[in-house]
Amino acid sequence: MAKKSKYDHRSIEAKWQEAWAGEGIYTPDVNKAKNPFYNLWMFPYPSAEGLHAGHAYASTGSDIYGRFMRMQGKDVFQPIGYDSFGIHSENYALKVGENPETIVPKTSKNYERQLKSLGHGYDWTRTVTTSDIDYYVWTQWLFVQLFKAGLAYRKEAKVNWCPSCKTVLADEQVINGKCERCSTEVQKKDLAQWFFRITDYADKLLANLEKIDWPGHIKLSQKNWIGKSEGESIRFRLVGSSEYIEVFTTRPDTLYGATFLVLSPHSAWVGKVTTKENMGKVSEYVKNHQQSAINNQQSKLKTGVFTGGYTINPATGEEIPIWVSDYVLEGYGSGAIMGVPSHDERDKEFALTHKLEVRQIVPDEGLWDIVEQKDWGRRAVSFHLRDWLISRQRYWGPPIPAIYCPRCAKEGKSYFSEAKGQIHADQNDWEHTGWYPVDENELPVKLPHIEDYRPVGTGKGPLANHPEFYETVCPACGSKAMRETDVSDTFLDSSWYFLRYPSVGTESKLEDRSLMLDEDVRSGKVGNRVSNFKLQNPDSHIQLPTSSLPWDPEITRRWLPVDLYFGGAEHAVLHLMYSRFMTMVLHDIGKVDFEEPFPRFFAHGLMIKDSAKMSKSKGNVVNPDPYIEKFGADALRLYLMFIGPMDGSPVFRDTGMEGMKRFVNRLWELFTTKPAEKSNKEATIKMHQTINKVTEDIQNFRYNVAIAAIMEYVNVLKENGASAEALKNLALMLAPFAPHMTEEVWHMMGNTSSIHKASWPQFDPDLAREKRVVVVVQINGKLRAELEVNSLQGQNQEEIEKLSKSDPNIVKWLEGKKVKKAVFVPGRLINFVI
RNA sequence: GCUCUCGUGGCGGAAUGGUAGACGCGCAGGAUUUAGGAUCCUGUGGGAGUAAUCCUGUAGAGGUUCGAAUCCUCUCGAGAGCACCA
Repeated sequence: MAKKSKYDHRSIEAKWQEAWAGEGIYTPDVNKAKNPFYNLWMFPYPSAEGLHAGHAYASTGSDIYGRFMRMQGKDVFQPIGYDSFGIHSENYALKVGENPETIVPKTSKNYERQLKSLGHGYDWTRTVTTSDIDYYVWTQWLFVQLFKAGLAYRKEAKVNWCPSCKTVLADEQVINGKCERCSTEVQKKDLAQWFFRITDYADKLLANLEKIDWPGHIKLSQKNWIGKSEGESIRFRLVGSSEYIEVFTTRPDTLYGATFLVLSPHSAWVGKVTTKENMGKVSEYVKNHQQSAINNQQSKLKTGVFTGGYTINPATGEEIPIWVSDYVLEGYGSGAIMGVPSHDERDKEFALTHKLEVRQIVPDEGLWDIVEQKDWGRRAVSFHLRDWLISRQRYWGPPIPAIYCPRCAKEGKSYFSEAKGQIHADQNDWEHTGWYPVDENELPVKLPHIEDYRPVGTGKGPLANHPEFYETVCPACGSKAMRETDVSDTFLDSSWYFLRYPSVGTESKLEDRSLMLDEDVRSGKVGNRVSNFKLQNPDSHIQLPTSSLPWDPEITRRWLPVDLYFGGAEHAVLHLMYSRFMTMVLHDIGKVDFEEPFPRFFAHGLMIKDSAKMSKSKGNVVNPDPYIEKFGADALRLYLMFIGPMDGSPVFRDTGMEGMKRFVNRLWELFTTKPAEKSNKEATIKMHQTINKVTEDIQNFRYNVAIAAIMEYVNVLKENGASAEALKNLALMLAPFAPHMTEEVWHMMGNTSSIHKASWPQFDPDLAREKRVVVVVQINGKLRAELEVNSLQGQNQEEIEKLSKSDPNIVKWLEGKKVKKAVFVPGRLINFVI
């Protein structure tokens, strides 16, 4: 026989990638699909370095599931896009000194090339790029919806400030006191910022965790981050005043032991309770704690200062001193605590340091009710979760679509003084006076092209230096007004992208409009003025009808929520929490009909290289391109899926890659050998066992085990000969893992349509049954012999006992011993207890 | 400090109460080759033995069970998350 040609992955992979795109086999009919399955992978941000092996690993895991579901008869929609707006993209642009605007198209193009070269089945007709104007117009629209619903508010607060990124950060984006992006130590700064009222949804975010199919550890992270504590809010009357300080406690049962009260240095009460004599040292203490970041370390001594003021413990009626200390957090509870040194370690430390009274008491559960009955306080819950700070003092993001009118502010007017919609109950704590959302008809607020896009570090964004951007007119009174010059958090862009995908391309009006804007910008004539001056130009033909939604309601009903979300665990309390919140809000304001965006989520592990997590900052990234070139995408996919469980931490090694290439070559050899005339019995049994195992394993994301089972099957076929049917089913089972080679052999087998639209092989349990089985014989749980019997005999205890006792080995072991008991597991084992 | 997860050959890992180490990498021996590479075959947890076979073994100690890598308790080690949350 002539020497067979080697598998040429380069030409075959390129050929099919082109064919798939031409046939559109990964593009479902979004309007009519009968069995929709929305298979989503967390979209990447297109860094200039391109995809690394960790991305290839994760995206392949998602792709395999999508291909499997397609072969199960589902109309799979598997989209891809780029999270290209935001600080991560901008930081790179700053590093290389190029405007992010010009970098994003280049980097996303490179990503597209890489993702295609891996053979993923994405619907390339519906991509999303968060920095595109026809996307961020809707991100701005979302802000307006939240504003109108009373869920967006502006407030002066002590916020996390990254001195390197020169912007504020949300609590979730501060990791161990450091910036999530650049690991610089975060400072505290007083700034007026926009917040989303995610705390309103704390209870729902927590309760709904019960309803969703997510890995336990991700749910737990969210639960801990929400951090619900149930307790009581107890009122302590100030001595010589009718005012009360409220204190949150989870231990009202220890109220009798409260011998002092402690305020956070930032508490508004400090000024009110401090006596003249103590004012000096108190203000000095407070001043020293203005600058301190997050809060002070636990190990530090508990510093503090007496205010001179006293309050009354409602239970004992005694006057107790009021202190100030930085171990009390301003942002949690009411920023004040009751000090119970006998039952709280921290209070004890504080009391001992400052020689305060420690009173031994017996906790009394009855106090929970007594507090309420005597009106000392009420039941209360407190959360660790804080409102989501969305302002960023940067350039590369959607300008927050809000307008401040000094004249309205002077007159005490705001959007809510005119609005008919409901106003949030706690509106008192916002500083919304003078503020209006940009009218929906006036969106987008175009991010202008500017040269000085570098962050300035003054607490304002670069747009604040551009009057041509921020000068506008008040939507209410028409007088001169100013736009917000901060942009929004990148996590706002990604909090809704999954809603957009299925509807991409369905609103022609929107597309026309964005083309128009791009034209304007490119010509340099109009720039951002298109949106800025629309107010003065009501005839503008590029208005958006108010009835428009960023998603088509019919299509959304068909495809959402997402059937399977595949992504990394690092977003447990970031993207995954924000997206849940956003979806709940959209549900409550009637824009979508579900509360949970991702009822099923799978968290893949992080790839390890040189005993460290693969990341650009560690400098240990592996670019998949040379591996695809040398071994082929199929071999790389198989390798990545085989190295370990999908939720583990796979270690990238070159040697394993070569082994997988060998397997691919062996497969090709098998597929290109003339099939055996007759099917072999053993091979048929193995085939059905393999179908069963691989099907179950893929469903459970146990791809490494599925591939091992396929390898075993291949070994059996090599030994016993492979029939045409055996090869056909082998190709089908391999198709999700090695889409190119299986497509090639599928066509070689005479098929004219794609293997990826073929049906998954059927498992027949009768044909999978072994004719002979091995029954293990144990003595006191130890393996002493094996009996090979036919499967019928294996079910019969009497027969197995009889056979065991005639086995010379067992005879030896049972000699002179009395069998007390025999445990029989049909078809598996018998255990004699002696 | 608290919470959670995990400890299995030289390596990645199978086995989730029933034959520990599937499958692969690596390694060793052999075949083929002028040689190397590639490919194929055989072996491969440790120990004893020519061998059949036996002993031992899933971080360590104890427990439950006819039977434990798997369940329970403690100890040690690694990782992750939260971190003065009242």
